[in-house]
Amino acid sequence: MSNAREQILQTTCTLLEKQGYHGTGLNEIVKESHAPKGSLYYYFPDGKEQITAEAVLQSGKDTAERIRMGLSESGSASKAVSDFVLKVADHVELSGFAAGSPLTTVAMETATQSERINLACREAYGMLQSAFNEKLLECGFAKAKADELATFVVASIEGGIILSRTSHTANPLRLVAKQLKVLLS
Amino acid sequence: MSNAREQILQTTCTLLEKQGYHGTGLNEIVKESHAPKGSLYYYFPDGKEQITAEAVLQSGKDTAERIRMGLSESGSASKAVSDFVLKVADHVELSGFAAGSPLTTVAMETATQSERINLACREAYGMLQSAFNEKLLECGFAKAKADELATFVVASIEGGIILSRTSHTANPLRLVAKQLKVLLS
DNA sequence: GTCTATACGGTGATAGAC
DNA sequence: GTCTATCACCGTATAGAC
Repeated sequence: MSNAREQILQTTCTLLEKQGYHGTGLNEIVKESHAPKGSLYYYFPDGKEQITAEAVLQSGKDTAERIRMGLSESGSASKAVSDFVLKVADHVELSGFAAGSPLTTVAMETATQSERINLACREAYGMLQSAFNEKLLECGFAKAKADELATFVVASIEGGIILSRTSHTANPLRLVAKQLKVLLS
Repeated sequence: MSNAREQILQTTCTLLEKQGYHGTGLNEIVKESHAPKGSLYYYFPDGKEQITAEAVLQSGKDTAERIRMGLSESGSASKAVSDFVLKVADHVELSGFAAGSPLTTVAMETATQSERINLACREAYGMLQSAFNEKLLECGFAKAKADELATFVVASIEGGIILSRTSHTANPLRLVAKQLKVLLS
């Protein structure tokens, strides 16, 4: 895969993360990614919708990978999940509360506006849930229980990100870490 | 307060709920609210930022009120919160997953972009947390514990809304209701 | 208070040269 | 593959009549 194409996707992820779909312009993406402007519609003939959908999928894949990495560091599901959420808290804090999940905003903005992007978001969230799910299964949770808990874990992390970004404090996310630790133990 | 002004705010709430800040235009607000276009900048001299900030506050106030209403129907905090979340699930489902919280999207979009709107979102979330907090205190939770739980309740509801809107199923929210019921009992 | 008209920048997108 | 020029459109915001 070409370098310019990859650069565009990565930059789009970053911009979506802090500005959302409607807040991010193609010109901005080109400028920020230092990619040749002419190549935008060459690599992404379907325009903004395609770029966003692919960026969302990319981001889902990357995040799921990071979750798996993080979770493998601890044996118990309880500590593993909690530690991961604390890492997210650090990330959000270090970015000056500009970052969070690239999915959250985009998912909300496009849920009923673009089917293509919506499907990408759905798939991306599925990847995150699967990553948590696997860990829970490994740790002995029954299948149905693991499914439910994985969904709840993702939900409360997303909510924690929202509250932390809004309040400009990592406290809500750290609190989510604490509650999930209790819940999973 | 004038009728046009109120109409504009209410319409803005609805549009923000499904489209977010950058996805909602002033022309759209005027058209949808059937308010005289000329009065937009008469009532809101600071433009879009002011309209949004006021709509967010309005929405926070209304939602907090609805939370209090809902919570007062049941005695135990556990059942009260759970029932409220189930109502939210119905609301999201009935709207065809177009609606959710007017705050979520706006809060994420503007966290580091508009101080005025960010402060409004912060205050609005504070109102929601307070509503839950009061109920928890009434039900005998210690102050520190009630604070933590209220934050976690709001976070997981917000996350549930995101997942439900994205997946076009009310399941995530219903699952949040179930988990919170256990957590608070 | 409300209306119409308009300024002006930025948006996504396309065409055609190279 | 990439560049430049250009398109039509929509965004917010303002001016001035009534």
